[in-house]
Amino acid sequence: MAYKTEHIAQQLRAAREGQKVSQRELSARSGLTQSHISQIERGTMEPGLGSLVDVARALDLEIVLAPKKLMPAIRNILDSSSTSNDVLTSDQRKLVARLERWLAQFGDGAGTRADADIFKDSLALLRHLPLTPDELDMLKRAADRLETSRADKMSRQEMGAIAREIRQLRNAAVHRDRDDAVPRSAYALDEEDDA
Amino acid sequence: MAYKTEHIAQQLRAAREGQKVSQRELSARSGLTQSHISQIERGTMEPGLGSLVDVARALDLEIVLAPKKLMPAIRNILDSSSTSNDVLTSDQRKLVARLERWLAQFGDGAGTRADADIFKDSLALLRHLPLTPDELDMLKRAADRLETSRADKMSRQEMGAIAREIRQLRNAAVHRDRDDAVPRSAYALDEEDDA
DNA sequence: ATCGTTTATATATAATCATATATCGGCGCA
DNA sequence: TGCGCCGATATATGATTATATATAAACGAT
Repeated sequence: MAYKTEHIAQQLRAAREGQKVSQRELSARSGLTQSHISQIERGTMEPGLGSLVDVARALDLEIVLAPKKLMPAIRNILDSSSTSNDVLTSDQRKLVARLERWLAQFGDGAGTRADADIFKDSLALLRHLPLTPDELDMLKRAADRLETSRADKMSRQEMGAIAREIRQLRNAAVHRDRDDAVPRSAYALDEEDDA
Repeated sequence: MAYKTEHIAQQLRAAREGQKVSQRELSARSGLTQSHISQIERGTMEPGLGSLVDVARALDLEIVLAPKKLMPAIRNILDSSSTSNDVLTSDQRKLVARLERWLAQFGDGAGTRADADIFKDSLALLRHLPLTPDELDMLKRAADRLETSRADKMSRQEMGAIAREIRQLRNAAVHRDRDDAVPRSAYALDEEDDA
């Protein structure tokens, strides 16, 4: 549908889920309806600017128009705070990257569009939310299954099964309570400050 | 009508007039109709997000969603180019360039990857934000330390220390209030370096 | 299997957006 | 002054699209 605004929609969903608020809650805070939010996040339609600012404000985000030449500097600032609360193991990061590469390359032809969407959305979230070691292992096996069967054509059924499996991992990661479970990664990015 | 999005519309008009392009020209570049642009700028209606990104791109602007807490830092960057295109002293420019060359050449082997990333990101920002003379001096000493020890292998610890030191300079520059600070290059740090 | 919660899907209404036309302001000229 | 022209911006009127209301489906948990 709309490719131009897709990354914005994804940012919104990431921010909402990162703050652990439901679409209903966000609906209450922003004044939009829940169904509207759903469609925006799924990219089935493009929001109006008014809706966008409402949702953004409800998520403590602001919309800024920046000259392109300043984008590297701005990206630095945005990244600097996002990396600080990134708790993923490098294993998970690599695995997700592997799956995203696979999806970019073979995803279009492999299964139904709905399955591909499920797949992509799930991965987008697994970029940010940690899995347990067991779950990581499941993810790895799924990746292996995909890659070994990529030469011959993969059946739609199998593709769908894997997509749903990965969505289950996504759901597990989303609904886990962050404070207790997180595997606590190898390195600690210490001390980010502000003054 | 729409007060939430009015400042965005004003920004668009300001950008267009600043670049001395007519609504017709912008219409051609963006794909929107001239009448549409007129209404957007006058605020008689709120554009859809798609229209906004089209117009923005045609004006070399980009839409970013930024956490509110990072807005001061981002405002610093945005202001830095609008007030005067370059507020950096040539000393700072040269120094940053020197450090970037060093990093490109020796950075990979010198320390941990995390430290190298910190280093690189910090430098990227210091390309755009001014330092005080004292801070510049600290930066210069850091550069000297790096370059004198580049022949023998530098210890990971020392590399990390320097990376963190430079990040502190970065943070100071990012979070500084622009109005009171930056005494405007009283001294010249004499520099023998060039490229 | 069922409940409670979260997210996705119909349908009616209100909005944007494109096409076409009108207004405003300036400049030359009789 | 008044007329005609021109570039730029603003204003009507139908097609297309977003949005709200109401309903269904998916999921985890008990």
